Amino acid sequence: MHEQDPQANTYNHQEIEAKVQQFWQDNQTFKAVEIPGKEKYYCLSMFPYPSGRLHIGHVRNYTLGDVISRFQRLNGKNVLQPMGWDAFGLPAENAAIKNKTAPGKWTYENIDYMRNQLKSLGFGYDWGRELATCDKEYYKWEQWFFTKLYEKGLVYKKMSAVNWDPVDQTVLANEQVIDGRGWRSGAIVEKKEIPQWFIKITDYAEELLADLDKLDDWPEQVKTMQRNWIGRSEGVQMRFMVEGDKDSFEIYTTRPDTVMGVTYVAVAAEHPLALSAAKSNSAIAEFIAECKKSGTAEADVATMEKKGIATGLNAVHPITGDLVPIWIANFVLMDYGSGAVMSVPGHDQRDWEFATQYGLPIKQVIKPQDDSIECDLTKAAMTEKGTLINSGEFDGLAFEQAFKAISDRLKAEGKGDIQVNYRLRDWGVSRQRYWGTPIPMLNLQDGTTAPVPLEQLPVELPLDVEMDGVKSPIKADPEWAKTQYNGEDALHETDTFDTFMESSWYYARYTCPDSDDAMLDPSKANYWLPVDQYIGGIEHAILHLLYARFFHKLLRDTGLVESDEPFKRLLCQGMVLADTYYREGDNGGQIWISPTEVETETDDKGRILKAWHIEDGEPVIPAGMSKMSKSKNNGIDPQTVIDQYGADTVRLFMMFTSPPEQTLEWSDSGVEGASRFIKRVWKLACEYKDAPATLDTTTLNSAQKGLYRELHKTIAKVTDDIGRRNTFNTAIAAIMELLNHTGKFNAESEQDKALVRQVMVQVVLMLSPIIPHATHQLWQMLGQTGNIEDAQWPEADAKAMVEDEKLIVIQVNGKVRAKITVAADMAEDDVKHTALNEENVAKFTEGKTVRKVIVVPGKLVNIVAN
RNA sequence: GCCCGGGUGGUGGAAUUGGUAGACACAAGGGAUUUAAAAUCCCUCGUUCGAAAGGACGUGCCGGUUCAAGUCCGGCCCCGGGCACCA
Repeated sequence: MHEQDPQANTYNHQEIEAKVQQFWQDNQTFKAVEIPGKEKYYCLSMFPYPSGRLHIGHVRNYTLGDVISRFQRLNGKNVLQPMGWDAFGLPAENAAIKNKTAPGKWTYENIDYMRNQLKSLGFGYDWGRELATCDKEYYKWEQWFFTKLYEKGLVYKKMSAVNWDPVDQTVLANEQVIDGRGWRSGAIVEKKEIPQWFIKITDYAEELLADLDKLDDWPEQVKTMQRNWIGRSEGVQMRFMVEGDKDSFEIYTTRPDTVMGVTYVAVAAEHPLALSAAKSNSAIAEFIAECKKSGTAEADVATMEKKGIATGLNAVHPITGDLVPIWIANFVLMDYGSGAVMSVPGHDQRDWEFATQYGLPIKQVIKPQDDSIECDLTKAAMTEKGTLINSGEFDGLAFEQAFKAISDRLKAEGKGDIQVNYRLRDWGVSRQRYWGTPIPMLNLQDGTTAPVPLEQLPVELPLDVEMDGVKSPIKADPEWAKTQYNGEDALHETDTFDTFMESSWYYARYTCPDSDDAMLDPSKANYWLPVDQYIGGIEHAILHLLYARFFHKLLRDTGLVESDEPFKRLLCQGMVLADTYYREGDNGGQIWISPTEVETETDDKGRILKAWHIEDGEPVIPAGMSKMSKSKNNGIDPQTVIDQYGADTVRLFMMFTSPPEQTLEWSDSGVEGASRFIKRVWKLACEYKDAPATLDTTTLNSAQKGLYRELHKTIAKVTDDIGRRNTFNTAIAAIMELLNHTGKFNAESEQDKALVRQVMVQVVLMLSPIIPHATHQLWQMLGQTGNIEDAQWPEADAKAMVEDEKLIVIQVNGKVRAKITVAADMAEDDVKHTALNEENVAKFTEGKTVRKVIVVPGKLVNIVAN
């Protein structure tokens, strides 16, 4: 490694990368150890689902993490960068069925393959901390934690809807429901209520919302999405009585000021009132059955045609005592709030549409604040807040006053009160699938449930199973569930956890992956946590990141960690998109075809005119660009590019091609340019490796000073771009510019050569987080002491960056008319004067009066003349 | 439908706090070198008028604020992500 290769002047990526990777492994370069007193830096990239092969999105994610890790290490931090596998999940079951193998075997084989791919990309992971969530040593502690939450009263069981395939007699994931039909059977999917376990995330809603304000280094976009998701609102909960009955039902509204405009109420199809009405009315029973024929996804519910049926019952208005009809509506959700809503068609657009459709009365009770707001209730609802009218004693009140007066009145009469509500719902964690963590609960003979005691954990998932595509193997085998509890027969729960459970605490387990007597070792967990930099796809902005934040607070309240939040700084990389194409299957399902197998013909604007399969030439249907995924079969495999150009080129290209937050539409043109750049760096460094090692910066001539200034300006920019802005593309562009200037610098004297050598040393160092293999080798070649991984990041010299001259842009009425170069310290009046005397400027001010001259020091002069 | 983003040359992108639109690359075209090719090096490269100097137009569309707008404000169009069982 340290002696010089006689053929060192040619860049041979295979040889270099293999050698340097071996060096890292032999020297355990990236093994992380707690060092008290040394500033730690925990850099984490979201772990992958082991789908088989890495795709471009993974390469982007892990290169980002590795660049940041290596940069922080050069800046003197004690860096931890681990890697593992989000190994449970649906695709393993599908692959198992397709390939007639077991999900576990398929998963572990994929892990082995993908681990090698990651190693070949040269990521600086501490592989000693690797974990897979399907290892029983891992999920054992998740099961234990769930039983703790159960003991704390944070876990409960309730009936909840799933997608039911009536032909296959199986529960479907939302992804498996396509246009309302089961993806395999083609049968129309129905909603079915089954008992499921829930964790009370709503108990933490307020804290999850409030603590977003502490996350200064999270993207505003993500915090906004989480705030909206939690959806805190202040409103009024009120009770309506059913006419001639002792029955009553609750509704919640954020617009109590409109209560006098209620002309009907609507309940969900699963609401007890609806069910009892159905008993004596077959039309209602039919309507409810019809409502079941839809998926459970919110998008489906929100976009479906709004339908309803009258129950024939009336409700008593809580203030006026008037009777209003009770309707059943398909858009009211049983899972939201109380499953019933008050309807104010005059001031809510959805209620207005429903009322218009079914001929229900529309009543105006709010007058707009001013005339600019249109209010014609024959055309649309008026949803702005305003002044109350037609509201009896409440007439003339504004929103706030009306809110208070009406809620006070309801409270005084015991019919309602102010209430804070959240859109956030409790987390349903039960899945009726095999490849997941078995839920550690027991069904006892007396019909009650109990958590599995710690000494019986883990509840192990059998690995040697056969998948039939319909029933989970642990549900199909009646023996599996049988166990004992307190000397009596009991049955294990056969549902498994939502895989978001595993990904909600893995970041903590990495700090002590071998802990076998506790979920976490607090001394280690509290040294490394919180994660300093978390990196992953924006598609996880809500669910995964919210669940992980929730879990961290649960861990804290169980005494396992001290911090309130798991991730201090967050970088959300944009998705890598690729084209999608499909063909219709026999039963209406879609068969997705990889874009690598499709050829297209486009018009001059790049729109696809025709698309066909390369092999059979038959047409395929283009379905736009979307996130690379297993299910759409549009993942692009980076392996061929890695093989051809090497890891450094792929890493450089990924970082150069776009800023990390931006969506990236994959195309591989440009890889060539990245490769060329590395070769140029290599060549130039080799040329100057024997130049004098020391440089006297006090005796530089003007050309040398120029290059030296360029170097330090580049150091300043690259440091800021990587450390603060995370804009790796512009950092690389700055280094490219420096290299272009260096290449053109005519190095003749020994001092010239010493300068170029020093520039190259710094270029190599600045590039080392991005292209670590080539730079490791060049560092040695340039005769630097120690390994580049342990070097110190360069510091920009402010004195060297001072410029003697400035380029000033001269505008007349905002249009550029000249550019002048002036001494940096020229007085403002002189700059103005020089600007006005410029020939082209004079031409455009001729015959006009100069009204104003705006000077932006060191940059621009704008002359306003007319 | 709701929430969150994005739209700049042939292409990826740059312009960090309202101050030169197109840095840095890719592709393309031309040239040098070569028996030839690859590689390398040099030049051109938003549209348009012009011999040139220089001018006009130009950041999805329409309108506004400003000495000055890719950037701010209002209204649209299109594309992508999320919507609780893909991960």
